Amino acid sequence: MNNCSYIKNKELHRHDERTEVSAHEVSLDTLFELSEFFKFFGDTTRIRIIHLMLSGEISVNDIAEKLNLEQSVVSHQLRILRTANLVKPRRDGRKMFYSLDDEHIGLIFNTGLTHILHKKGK
Amino acid sequence: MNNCSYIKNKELHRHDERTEVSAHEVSLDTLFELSEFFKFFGDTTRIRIIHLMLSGEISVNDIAEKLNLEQSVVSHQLRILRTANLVKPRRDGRKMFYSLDDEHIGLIFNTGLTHILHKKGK
DNA sequence: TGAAAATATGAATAACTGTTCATATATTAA
DNA sequence: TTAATATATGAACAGTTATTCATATTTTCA
Repeated sequence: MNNCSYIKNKELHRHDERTEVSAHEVSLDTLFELSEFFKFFGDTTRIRIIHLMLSGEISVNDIAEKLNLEQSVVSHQLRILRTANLVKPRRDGRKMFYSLDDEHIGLIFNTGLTHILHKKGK
Repeated sequence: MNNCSYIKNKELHRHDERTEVSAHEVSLDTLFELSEFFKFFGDTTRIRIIHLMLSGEISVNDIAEKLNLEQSVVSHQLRILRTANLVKPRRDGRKMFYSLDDEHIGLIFNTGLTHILHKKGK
């Protein structure tokens, strides 16, 4: 199946139910969206792309070269990140520059990174 | 394929390479582990289980009842979370109680939740 | 010991996901 | 317009994942 299911799922699972037991009153819908959100961070290619963007805007080809990935792989993943509003595009001539769309993205990345490094004992 | 691949992958992808371009000197290995870590949060069932545990220790059957899931679904997911050291088990008679193993888990959950709620404009 | 309760596990399956390859689109420059 | 460059997209495929169902294990209690 193609990558559009990232969006498709979001619609299919949407509903109004709420979790009966919840210390913080988080709706089932919100919990679903939260898991969908974390999915974007749950892939090596996307995490590496996000990591690159922590240093700022970067073009598609530059990502592909620096990460040693095929251009289409990068484009496909950027499409997923763009659709989810995690990154935003800017055109400059025939190049496209992408950057992180939300200040939270870097925060979440670093929170997870802190955990990993802590586990490793560094 | 069975759920053991969560552990299997971790071994297969381990290596010493480092990303050449990196503002924060994060190794390719660490970036891979980071994406594997976020994967645990990228499933509705696991997120709901983690959410329940924010309120403290809980038994397998209580999870299944409160989330309206089959017992084996909960056990399978708990096995994944336990293997990844995200939750820890405690036996009391014939019941097993599970709780979050690391203070970071709640932090990451809430950081993501803040993002989702912010996006929703609440 | 035997039955019941609580949990864990294995195999099978359906659905999802990332990559690959080929090709399309868009922009610039000659 | 044509060629070249940069990026996007679609279809197919292989690998992965969550769930289901059946069964095994562990512990308690009669």
